[in-house]
Amino acid sequence: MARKIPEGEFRNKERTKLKLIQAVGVIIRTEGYTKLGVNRIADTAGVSKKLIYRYFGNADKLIETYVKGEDYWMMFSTSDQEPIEESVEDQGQAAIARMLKSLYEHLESSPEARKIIVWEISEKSQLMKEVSQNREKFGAPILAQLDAFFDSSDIDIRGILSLLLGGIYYINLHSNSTGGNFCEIENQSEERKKRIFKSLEAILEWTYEEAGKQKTREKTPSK
Amino acid sequence: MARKIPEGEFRNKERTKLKLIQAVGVIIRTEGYTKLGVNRIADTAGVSKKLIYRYFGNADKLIETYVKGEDYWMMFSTSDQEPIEESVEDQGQAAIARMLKSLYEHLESSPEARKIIVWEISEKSQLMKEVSQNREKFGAPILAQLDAFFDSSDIDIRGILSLLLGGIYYINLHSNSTGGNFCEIENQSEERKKRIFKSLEAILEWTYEEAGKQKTREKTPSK
DNA sequence: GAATTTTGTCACCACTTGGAGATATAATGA
DNA sequence: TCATTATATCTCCAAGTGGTGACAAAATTC
Repeated sequence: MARKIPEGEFRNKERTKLKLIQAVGVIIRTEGYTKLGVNRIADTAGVSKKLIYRYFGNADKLIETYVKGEDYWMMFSTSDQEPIEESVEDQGQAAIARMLKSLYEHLESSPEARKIIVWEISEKSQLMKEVSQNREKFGAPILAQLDAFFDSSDIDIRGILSLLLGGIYYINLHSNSTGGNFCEIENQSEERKKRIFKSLEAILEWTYEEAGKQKTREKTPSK
Repeated sequence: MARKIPEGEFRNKERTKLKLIQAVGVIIRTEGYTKLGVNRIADTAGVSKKLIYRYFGNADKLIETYVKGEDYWMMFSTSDQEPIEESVEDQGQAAIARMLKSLYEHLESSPEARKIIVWEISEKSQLMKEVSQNREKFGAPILAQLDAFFDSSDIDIRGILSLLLGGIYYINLHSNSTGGNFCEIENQSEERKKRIFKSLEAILEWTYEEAGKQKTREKTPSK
Protein backbone atom coordinates (compact mmCIF):
# COMPACT_ATOMS: atom_id res chain seq x y z
CA MET A 1 0.00 0.00 0.00
CA ALA A 2 1.26 3.48 -0.83
CA ARG A 3 2.41 5.52 2.07
CA LYS A 4 0.54 8.72 2.91
CA ILE A 5 2.16 11.90 1.62
CA PRO A 6 3.69 13.84 4.50
CA GLU A 7 1.90 17.11 5.14
CA GLY A 8 3.71 18.28 8.21
CA GLU A 9 4.23 21.87 9.22
CA PHE A 10 7.90 21.87 8.28
CA ARG A 11 8.03 19.36 5.49
CA ASN A 12 5.29 19.72 2.94
CA LYS A 13 5.93 18.85 -0.67
CA GLU A 14 3.01 20.73 -2.18
CA ARG A 15 3.73 23.88 -0.25
CA THR A 16 7.35 23.81 -1.38
CA LYS A 17 6.37 23.21 -5.00
CA LEU A 18 4.09 26.23 -4.81
CA LYS A 19 6.90 28.32 -3.34
CA LEU A 20 9.12 27.38 -6.27
CA ILE A 21 6.45 28.11 -8.85
CA GLN A 22 5.71 31.49 -7.32
CA ALA A 23 9.41 32.30 -7.20
CA VAL A 24 9.48 31.97 -10.99
CA GLY A 25 6.85 34.67 -11.26
CA VAL A 26 8.72 36.95 -8.89
CA ILE A 27 11.93 36.64 -10.88
CA ILE A 28 10.22 37.27 -14.21
CA ARG A 29 8.58 40.36 -12.78
CA THR A 30 11.63 41.80 -11.06
CA GLU A 31 14.68 40.61 -12.94
CA GLY A 32 13.46 39.25 -16.26
CA TYR A 33 13.32 35.80 -17.78
CA THR A 34 17.05 35.81 -18.51
CA LYS A 35 17.74 35.44 -14.82
CA LEU A 36 15.69 32.28 -14.50
CA GLY A 37 18.00 29.54 -13.24
CA VAL A 38 18.03 26.89 -10.56
CA ASN A 39 20.19 28.92 -8.20
CA ARG A 40 18.16 32.14 -8.40
CA ILE A 41 14.83 30.36 -8.26
CA ALA A 42 15.81 28.26 -5.25
CA ASP A 43 17.19 31.30 -3.46
CA THR A 44 14.09 33.43 -3.97
CA ALA A 45 11.92 30.50 -2.93
CA GLY A 46 14.09 30.07 0.14
CA VAL A 47 14.57 26.41 -0.51
CA SER A 48 17.27 24.03 -1.67
CA LYS A 49 17.75 23.86 -5.42
CA LYS A 50 17.96 20.12 -5.19
CA LEU A 51 14.20 20.10 -4.79
CA ILE A 52 13.74 21.66 -8.21
CA TYR A 53 15.31 18.59 -9.71
CA ARG A 54 13.38 16.22 -7.48
CA TYR A 55 9.98 17.81 -8.02
CA PHE A 56 10.18 19.16 -11.55
CA GLY A 57 13.11 17.47 -13.26
CA ASN A 58 14.90 20.69 -14.11
CA ALA A 59 14.44 24.44 -14.18
CA ASP A 60 12.79 24.41 -17.63
CA LYS A 61 10.06 22.07 -16.53
CA LEU A 62 9.40 24.22 -13.47
CA ILE A 63 9.22 27.35 -15.61
CA GLU A 64 6.87 25.54 -17.95
CA THR A 65 4.44 24.69 -15.15
CA TYR A 66 4.50 28.33 -14.10
CA VAL A 67 3.90 29.78 -17.55
CA LYS A 68 1.19 27.29 -18.39
CA GLY A 69 -0.54 28.00 -15.10
CA GLU A 70 -0.88 31.67 -15.96
CA ASP A 71 -3.22 33.02 -18.60
CA TYR A 72 -0.58 34.33 -20.94
CA TRP A 73 -2.26 32.12 -23.43
CA MET A 74 -4.84 34.73 -24.14
CA MET A 75 -3.43 38.03 -22.97
CA PHE A 76 -6.89 39.46 -22.68
CA SER A 77 -8.71 39.73 -19.44
CA THR A 78 -11.48 37.34 -20.27
CA SER A 79 -13.74 38.88 -17.67
CA ASP A 80 -14.68 42.13 -19.41
CA GLN A 81 -14.95 40.40 -22.72
CA GLU A 82 -18.54 40.52 -23.76
CA PRO A 83 -19.55 38.08 -26.43
CA ILE A 84 -18.90 39.27 -29.94
CA GLU A 85 -22.39 38.24 -31.01
CA GLU A 86 -23.71 41.15 -29.00
CA SER A 87 -22.58 43.42 -31.82
CA VAL A 88 -23.86 41.83 -34.98
CA GLU A 89 -25.15 45.01 -36.49
CA ASP A 90 -21.76 46.73 -36.59
CA GLN A 91 -20.10 43.49 -37.71
CA GLY A 92 -17.92 43.35 -34.62
CA GLN A 93 -16.22 46.70 -35.15
CA ALA A 94 -16.83 47.90 -31.61
CA ALA A 95 -15.87 44.51 -30.21
CA ILE A 96 -12.55 44.52 -32.07
CA ALA A 97 -11.82 48.07 -30.97
CA ARG A 98 -12.53 47.05 -27.39
CA MET A 99 -10.27 44.05 -27.62
CA LEU A 100 -7.37 46.02 -29.08
CA LYS A 101 -7.73 48.67 -26.42
CA SER A 102 -7.88 46.19 -23.59
CA LEU A 103 -4.83 44.45 -25.01
CA TYR A 104 -3.01 47.79 -24.99
CA GLU A 105 -4.02 48.46 -21.42
CA HIS A 106 -3.08 44.99 -20.30
CA LEU A 107 0.39 45.32 -21.80
CA GLU A 108 0.72 48.81 -20.40
CA SER A 109 -0.10 47.77 -16.87
CA SER A 110 1.57 44.37 -16.71
CA PRO A 111 5.36 44.27 -16.75
CA GLU A 112 5.12 40.51 -16.63
CA ALA A 113 3.04 40.32 -19.80
CA ARG A 114 5.57 42.51 -21.60
CA LYS A 115 8.43 40.36 -20.41
CA ILE A 116 6.70 37.24 -21.70
CA ILE A 117 6.21 38.80 -25.13
CA VAL A 118 9.85 39.83 -25.29
CA TRP A 119 10.72 36.32 -24.28
CA GLU A 120 8.63 34.96 -27.14
CA ILE A 121 10.40 37.01 -29.76
CA SER A 122 13.83 36.54 -28.26
CA GLU A 123 14.25 32.81 -28.10
CA LYS A 124 13.51 29.79 -30.15
CA SER A 125 12.25 27.68 -27.29
CA GLN A 126 9.60 25.00 -27.46
CA LEU A 127 7.81 26.53 -24.49
CA MET A 128 7.48 29.94 -26.08
CA LYS A 129 6.44 28.36 -29.35
CA GLU A 130 3.55 26.73 -27.55
CA VAL A 131 2.56 29.97 -25.85
CA SER A 132 2.56 31.70 -29.20
CA GLN A 133 0.58 28.97 -30.92
CA ASN A 134 -2.05 28.94 -28.23
CA ARG A 135 -2.56 32.64 -28.63
CA GLU A 136 -3.18 32.01 -32.31
CA LYS A 137 -5.71 29.36 -31.42
CA PHE A 138 -7.45 31.85 -29.17
CA GLY A 139 -7.78 34.39 -31.97
CA ALA A 140 -9.00 31.93 -34.59
CA PRO A 141 -12.74 32.00 -33.82
CA ILE A 142 -12.69 35.80 -33.69
CA LEU A 143 -11.07 36.01 -37.11
CA ALA A 144 -13.53 33.43 -38.44
CA GLN A 145 -16.46 35.60 -37.40
CA LEU A 146 -15.01 38.57 -39.23
CA ASP A 147 -14.66 36.63 -42.46
CA ALA A 148 -18.41 36.69 -43.00
CA PHE A 149 -18.25 40.44 -43.43
CA PHE A 150 -14.89 40.91 -45.13
CA ASP A 151 -14.78 37.93 -47.45
CA SER A 152 -16.76 39.68 -50.12
CA SER A 153 -14.53 42.75 -49.94
CA ASP A 154 -11.03 43.56 -51.06
CA ILE A 155 -9.98 44.15 -47.46
CA ASP A 156 -7.49 41.74 -45.91
CA ILE A 157 -8.69 41.94 -42.33
CA ARG A 158 -5.91 39.64 -41.12
CA GLY A 159 -3.32 41.88 -42.72
CA ILE A 160 -4.81 44.98 -41.13
CA LEU A 161 -5.15 43.33 -37.73
CA SER A 162 -1.62 41.96 -37.67
CA LEU A 163 -0.33 45.47 -38.28
CA LEU A 164 -2.51 46.89 -35.51
CA LEU A 165 -1.81 44.10 -33.05
CA GLY A 166 1.90 44.18 -33.83
CA GLY A 167 1.86 47.94 -33.43
CA ILE A 168 0.25 47.67 -30.01
CA TYR A 169 2.75 45.04 -28.96
CA TYR A 170 5.77 46.94 -30.18
CA ILE A 171 4.76 50.33 -28.80
CA ASN A 172 4.39 48.86 -25.35
CA LEU A 173 7.54 46.76 -25.54
CA HIS A 174 9.53 49.73 -26.69
CA SER A 175 8.42 51.79 -23.74
CA ASN A 176 9.29 48.96 -21.42
CA SER A 177 13.01 49.14 -22.00
CA THR A 178 14.78 52.09 -23.51
CA GLY A 179 11.98 54.40 -22.51
CA GLY A 180 12.62 56.95 -25.21
CA ASN A 181 10.01 58.41 -27.51
CA PHE A 182 8.64 56.57 -30.51
CA CYS A 183 7.60 58.60 -33.53
CA GLU A 184 7.99 61.61 -31.30
CA ILE A 185 5.19 60.45 -29.05
CA GLU A 186 6.07 60.66 -25.42
CA ASN A 187 6.41 57.44 -23.57
CA GLN A 188 4.01 55.83 -21.13
CA SER A 189 1.76 58.86 -20.93
CA GLU A 190 -2.00 59.16 -20.93
CA GLU A 191 -1.47 61.42 -23.92
CA ARG A 192 0.13 58.60 -25.88
CA LYS A 193 -2.62 56.16 -25.05
CA LYS A 194 -5.26 58.63 -26.19
CA ARG A 195 -3.49 59.23 -29.47
CA ILE A 196 -2.95 55.55 -30.17
CA PHE A 197 -6.56 54.72 -29.34
CA LYS A 198 -7.80 57.44 -31.62
CA SER A 199 -5.62 56.26 -34.50
CA LEU A 200 -6.66 52.69 -33.84
CA GLU A 201 -10.33 53.64 -34.02
CA ALA A 202 -9.79 55.68 -37.15
CA ILE A 203 -8.11 52.83 -38.99
CA LEU A 204 -10.81 50.39 -37.94
CA GLU A 205 -13.48 52.87 -39.02
CA TRP A 206 -11.92 53.28 -42.45
CA THR A 207 -11.55 49.55 -42.81
CA TYR A 208 -15.20 48.87 -42.10
CA GLU A 209 -16.30 51.82 -44.17
CA GLU A 210 -14.36 50.62 -47.19
CA ALA A 211 -15.64 47.08 -46.82
CA GLY A 212 -19.17 48.40 -46.49
CA LYS A 213 -18.78 50.47 -49.63
CA GLN A 214 -17.60 47.46 -51.59
CA LYS A 215 -20.49 45.42 -50.25
CA THR A 216 -23.17 47.84 -51.42
CA ARG A 217 -21.42 48.18 -54.77
CA GLU A 218 -21.65 44.43 -55.03
CA LYS A 219 -25.37 44.44 -54.31
CA THR A 220 -26.03 47.12 -56.91
CA PRO A 221 -23.47 46.50 -59.61
CA SER A 222 -24.67 49.50 -61.57
CA LYS A 223 -22.05 52.20 -61.67
CA MET B 1 59.81 61.75 -30.06
CA ALA B 2 56.99 59.27 -30.16
CA ARG B 3 57.91 55.82 -31.20
CA LYS B 4 56.40 54.45 -34.40
CA ILE B 5 53.40 52.18 -33.91
CA PRO B 6 54.40 48.59 -34.64
CA GLU B 7 52.79 47.27 -37.78
CA GLY B 8 54.52 43.93 -38.01
CA GLU B 9 53.09 40.81 -39.51
CA PHE B 10 52.46 39.18 -36.17
CA ARG B 11 51.88 42.12 -33.89
CA ASN B 12 49.58 44.73 -35.29
CA LYS B 13 47.29 46.67 -33.00
CA GLU B 14 44.86 47.94 -35.61
CA ARG B 15 44.46 44.58 -37.23
CA THR B 16 43.72 43.00 -33.88
CA LYS B 17 41.22 45.69 -32.98
CA LEU B 18 39.46 45.06 -36.26
CA LYS B 19 39.41 41.33 -35.58
CA LEU B 20 37.71 42.00 -32.24
CA ILE B 21 35.17 44.38 -33.70
CA GLN B 22 34.28 41.96 -36.45
CA ALA B 23 33.97 39.13 -33.94
CA VAL B 24 31.19 41.12 -32.25
CA GLY B 25 29.24 41.13 -35.50
CA VAL B 26 29.77 37.41 -36.00
CA ILE B 27 28.48 36.60 -32.53
CA ILE B 28 25.41 38.83 -32.86
CA ARG B 29 24.58 37.19 -36.16
CA THR B 30 25.14 33.60 -35.10
CA GLU B 31 24.49 33.40 -31.38
CA GLY B 32 22.68 36.58 -30.40
CA TYR B 33 23.62 39.56 -28.31
CA THR B 34 23.14 37.63 -25.07
CA LYS B 35 26.30 35.70 -25.80
CA LEU B 36 28.42 38.83 -26.10
CA GLY B 37 31.16 38.60 -23.47
CA VAL B 38 34.91 38.98 -23.27
CA ASN B 39 35.54 35.25 -23.39
CA ARG B 40 33.37 34.50 -26.43
CA ILE B 41 34.48 37.58 -28.33
CA ALA B 42 38.16 36.90 -27.73
CA ASP B 43 37.73 33.27 -28.73
CA THR B 44 35.94 34.01 -32.00
CA ALA B 45 38.50 36.70 -32.77
CA GLY B 46 41.24 34.20 -32.03
CA VAL B 47 42.99 36.55 -29.68
CA SER B 48 43.60 37.00 -25.97
CA LYS B 49 40.76 38.59 -24.06
CA LYS B 50 43.25 40.79 -22.24
CA LEU B 51 43.48 42.86 -25.40
CA ILE B 52 39.81 43.77 -25.16
CA TYR B 53 40.59 45.52 -21.88
CA ARG B 54 43.74 47.15 -23.22
CA TYR B 55 42.23 48.42 -26.45
CA PHE B 56 38.63 49.14 -25.52
CA GLY B 57 38.42 49.23 -21.75
CA ASN B 58 35.82 46.50 -21.47
CA ALA B 59 33.45 44.44 -23.57
CA ASP B 60 30.71 47.08 -23.53
CA LYS B 61 32.94 49.71 -25.05
CA LEU B 62 34.01 47.28 -27.74
CA ILE B 63 30.40 46.42 -28.53
CA GLU B 64 29.62 50.11 -28.62
CA THR B 65 32.27 50.80 -31.25
CA TYR B 66 30.85 47.95 -33.31
CA VAL B 67 27.23 49.04 -33.08
CA LYS B 68 28.02 52.68 -33.74
CA GLY B 69 30.11 51.70 -36.72
CA GLU B 70 27.15 50.00 -38.36
CA ASP B 71 24.16 51.85 -39.71
CA TYR B 72 21.64 50.54 -37.25
CA TRP B 73 21.02 54.17 -36.54
CA MET B 74 18.75 54.47 -39.47
CA MET B 75 17.66 50.98 -40.42
CA PHE B 76 16.87 52.14 -43.91
CA SER B 77 19.15 51.55 -46.81
CA THR B 78 19.88 55.18 -47.54
CA SER B 79 20.87 54.37 -51.09
CA ASP B 80 17.42 53.81 -52.58
CA GLN B 81 15.97 56.64 -50.60
CA GLU B 82 15.00 59.32 -53.04
CA PRO B 83 14.46 62.75 -51.59
CA ILE B 84 10.99 63.26 -50.22
CA GLU B 85 10.69 66.56 -52.02
CA GLU B 86 10.42 64.60 -55.22
CA SER B 87 6.85 63.87 -54.29
CA VAL B 88 5.33 67.16 -53.24
CA GLU B 89 2.12 66.72 -55.10
CA ASP B 90 1.08 63.56 -53.26
CA GLN B 91 2.26 65.07 -49.97
CA GLY B 92 4.82 62.32 -49.47
CA GLN B 93 2.38 59.44 -49.51
CA ALA B 94 4.37 57.40 -51.99
CA ALA B 95 7.62 58.23 -50.20
CA ILE B 96 6.25 57.04 -46.86
CA ALA B 97 4.92 53.86 -48.42
CA ARG B 98 8.31 53.22 -49.97
CA MET B 99 10.08 53.78 -46.67
CA LEU B 100 7.79 51.46 -44.76
CA LYS B 101 8.19 48.76 -47.38
CA SER B 102 11.96 49.04 -47.49
CA LEU B 103 12.03 48.89 -43.70
CA TYR B 104 10.01 45.68 -43.86
CA GLU B 105 12.35 44.20 -46.43
CA HIS B 106 15.40 45.22 -44.51
CA LEU B 107 14.14 43.58 -41.35
CA GLU B 108 13.05 40.54 -43.31
CA SER B 109 16.45 40.01 -44.89
CA SER B 110 18.74 41.01 -42.05
CA PRO B 111 18.86 38.73 -39.01
CA GLU B 112 21.32 41.14 -37.46
CA ALA B 113 18.90 44.05 -37.72
CA ARG B 114 16.21 41.98 -36.05
CA LYS B 115 18.57 40.98 -33.28
CA ILE B 116 19.45 44.61 -32.63
CA ILE B 117 15.79 45.57 -32.37
CA VAL B 118 15.12 42.75 -29.94
CA TRP B 119 18.14 43.92 -28.02
CA GLU B 120 16.68 47.41 -27.85
CA ILE B 121 13.40 46.29 -26.36
CA SER B 122 14.98 43.73 -24.05
CA GLU B 123 17.44 45.74 -22.04
CA LYS B 124 17.69 49.06 -20.36
CA SER B 125 21.21 49.80 -21.53
CA GLN B 126 22.67 53.20 -22.27
CA LEU B 127 23.97 51.97 -25.61
CA MET B 128 20.59 50.79 -26.83
CA LYS B 129 18.99 53.97 -25.56
CA GLU B 130 21.34 55.93 -27.79
CA VAL B 131 20.62 53.73 -30.78
CA SER B 132 16.91 54.24 -30.21
CA GLN B 133 17.23 57.98 -29.77
CA ASN B 134 19.28 58.36 -32.91
CA ARG B 135 16.62 56.55 -34.89
CA GLU B 136 14.13 59.08 -33.55
CA LYS B 137 16.42 61.89 -34.66
CA PHE B 138 16.56 60.36 -38.11
CA GLY B 139 12.79 60.31 -38.41
CA ALA B 140 12.25 63.85 -37.13
CA PRO B 141 12.69 65.76 -40.41
CA ILE B 142 10.42 63.32 -42.21
CA LEU B 143 7.69 63.79 -39.64
CA ALA B 144 8.17 67.55 -39.79
CA GLN B 145 7.54 67.55 -43.52
CA LEU B 146 4.30 65.66 -43.03
CA ASP B 147 3.01 68.17 -40.54
CA ALA B 148 2.43 70.74 -43.25
CA PHE B 149 -0.24 68.50 -44.73
CA PHE B 150 -1.73 66.92 -41.63
CA ASP B 151 -1.70 69.80 -39.18
CA SER B 152 -4.94 71.22 -40.43
CA SER B 153 -6.64 67.84 -40.25
CA ASP B 154 -7.93 65.67 -37.46
CA ILE B 155 -5.44 62.93 -38.39
CA ASP B 156 -2.65 62.14 -35.94
CA ILE B 157 -0.02 61.08 -38.43
CA ARG B 158 2.44 60.20 -35.67
CA GLY B 159 -0.12 57.95 -34.05
CA ILE B 160 -0.87 56.20 -37.33
CA LEU B 161 2.78 55.81 -38.20
CA SER B 162 3.80 54.44 -34.83
CA LEU B 163 1.18 51.74 -35.24
CA LEU B 164 2.38 50.91 -38.75
CA LEU B 165 6.07 51.04 -37.87
CA GLY B 166 5.51 49.05 -34.71
CA GLY B 167 3.48 46.54 -36.68
CA ILE B 168 6.26 46.10 -39.22
CA TYR B 169 8.79 45.66 -36.44
CA TYR B 170 6.75 43.16 -34.50
CA ILE B 171 5.67 41.05 -37.45
CA ASN B 172 9.28 40.56 -38.43
CA LEU B 173 10.54 40.00 -34.90
CA HIS B 174 7.86 37.44 -34.28
CA SER B 175 8.84 35.45 -37.33
CA ASN B 176 12.45 35.55 -36.28
CA SER B 177 12.01 33.44 -33.21
CA THR B 178 9.03 31.21 -32.62
CA GLY B 179 8.27 31.05 -36.29
CA GLY B 180 4.59 30.35 -35.91
CA ASN B 181 1.81 32.16 -37.69
CA PHE B 182 0.58 35.58 -36.67
CA CYS B 183 -3.07 36.39 -37.21
CA GLU B 184 -3.20 33.22 -39.24
CA ILE B 185 -0.82 34.63 -41.79
CA GLU B 186 1.93 32.23 -42.68
CA ASN B 187 5.39 33.16 -41.65
CA GLN B 188 8.21 34.50 -43.79
CA SER B 189 6.39 33.91 -47.04
CA GLU B 190 6.10 36.07 -50.13
CA GLU B 191 2.38 35.78 -49.54
CA ARG B 192 2.66 37.45 -46.17
CA LYS B 193 4.77 40.27 -47.51
CA LYS B 194 2.26 40.93 -50.26
CA ARG B 195 -0.64 41.02 -47.82
CA ILE B 196 1.13 43.30 -45.36
CA PHE B 197 2.20 45.66 -48.13
CA LYS B 198 -1.33 45.83 -49.46
CA SER B 199 -2.77 46.57 -46.02
CA LEU B 200 -0.05 49.11 -45.41
CA GLU B 201 -0.90 50.91 -48.64
CA ALA B 202 -4.61 50.80 -47.92
CA ILE B 203 -4.21 52.37 -44.50
CA LEU B 204 -1.96 55.09 -45.89
CA GLU B 205 -4.41 55.72 -48.69
CA TRP B 206 -7.31 56.11 -46.27
CA THR B 207 -5.24 58.38 -44.06
CA TYR B 208 -4.37 60.75 -46.89
CA GLU B 209 -7.85 60.59 -48.29
CA GLU B 210 -9.41 61.54 -44.97
CA ALA B 211 -6.94 64.37 -44.43
CA GLY B 212 -7.61 65.61 -47.96
CA LYS B 213 -11.34 65.54 -47.34
CA GLN B 214 -10.96 67.62 -44.19
CA LYS B 215 -8.73 70.06 -46.04
CA THR B 216 -11.24 70.79 -48.78
CA ARG B 217 -13.99 71.07 -46.21
CA GLU B 218 -11.87 73.68 -44.48
CA LYS B 219 -11.45 75.66 -47.66
CA THR B 220 -15.18 75.65 -48.31
CA PRO B 221 -16.73 75.77 -44.85
CA SER B 222 -20.23 75.51 -46.26
CA LYS B 223 -21.87 72.29 -45.25
C1' DG C 1 8.66 3.18 21.42
C1' DA C 2 11.52 1.85 16.77
C1' DA C 3 11.93 1.38 11.71
C1' DT C 4 11.11 3.37 7.39
C1' DT C 5 10.22 6.67 3.94
C1' DT C 6 9.89 11.22 2.46
C1' DT C 7 11.38 16.01 2.67
C1' DG C 8 15.04 19.04 2.97
C1' DT C 9 20.00 20.93 3.40
C1' DC C 10 24.83 21.03 2.44
C1' DA C 11 28.99 20.35 0.36
C1' DC C 12 30.90 19.42 -3.73
C1' DC C 13 31.71 18.87 -8.87
C1' DA C 14 33.04 20.70 -13.61
C1' DC C 15 32.36 24.62 -16.23
C1' DT C 16 31.84 29.56 -17.59
C1' DT C 17 31.98 34.36 -16.43
C1' DG C 18 34.53 39.15 -16.05
C1' DG C 19 38.85 40.79 -14.81
C1' DA C 20 44.10 41.44 -13.48
C1' DG C 21 49.19 40.40 -12.96
C1' DA C 22 53.20 38.24 -14.59
C1' DT C 23 55.68 37.13 -18.42
C1' DA C 24 57.08 36.19 -23.17
C1' DT C 25 58.12 38.12 -27.77
C1' DA C 26 57.92 40.79 -31.98
C1' DA C 27 58.89 45.35 -33.73
C1' DT C 28 61.39 49.33 -33.27
C1' DG C 29 65.53 52.67 -32.39
C1' DA C 30 70.20 53.04 -31.40
C1' DT D 1 74.12 43.76 -31.93
C1' DC D 2 71.40 45.09 -28.02
C1' DA D 3 68.18 47.69 -25.22
C1' DT D 4 63.54 49.56 -25.26
C1' DT D 5 58.66 49.37 -25.88
C1' DA D 6 54.39 48.04 -27.48
C1' DT D 7 51.90 43.74 -28.49
C1' DA D 8 50.22 39.41 -27.14
C1' DT D 9 49.61 35.23 -24.20
C1' DC D 10 49.25 32.65 -20.07
C1' DT D 11 47.90 31.75 -15.63
C1' DC D 12 45.30 32.81 -11.83
C1' DC D 13 41.34 34.70 -9.24
C1' DA D 14 36.53 35.19 -7.28
C1' DA D 15 31.88 34.60 -8.42
C1' DG D 16 28.17 32.28 -10.57
C1' DT D 17 26.22 28.40 -13.49
C1' DG D 18 23.66 23.61 -13.74
C1' DG D 19 23.75 19.33 -11.53
C1' DT D 20 24.60 15.34 -8.01
C1' DG D 21 25.62 12.42 -3.86
C1' DA D 22 25.88 12.25 1.12
C1' DC D 23 23.55 13.14 4.94
C1' DA D 24 20.16 15.21 8.50
C1' DA D 25 15.52 15.55 10.10
C1' DA D 26 10.61 15.34 9.97
C1' DA D 27 6.50 12.58 9.10
C1' DT D 28 4.57 8.23 8.71
C1' DT D 29 3.87 3.21 9.75
C1' DC D 30 4.51 -0.57 12.59
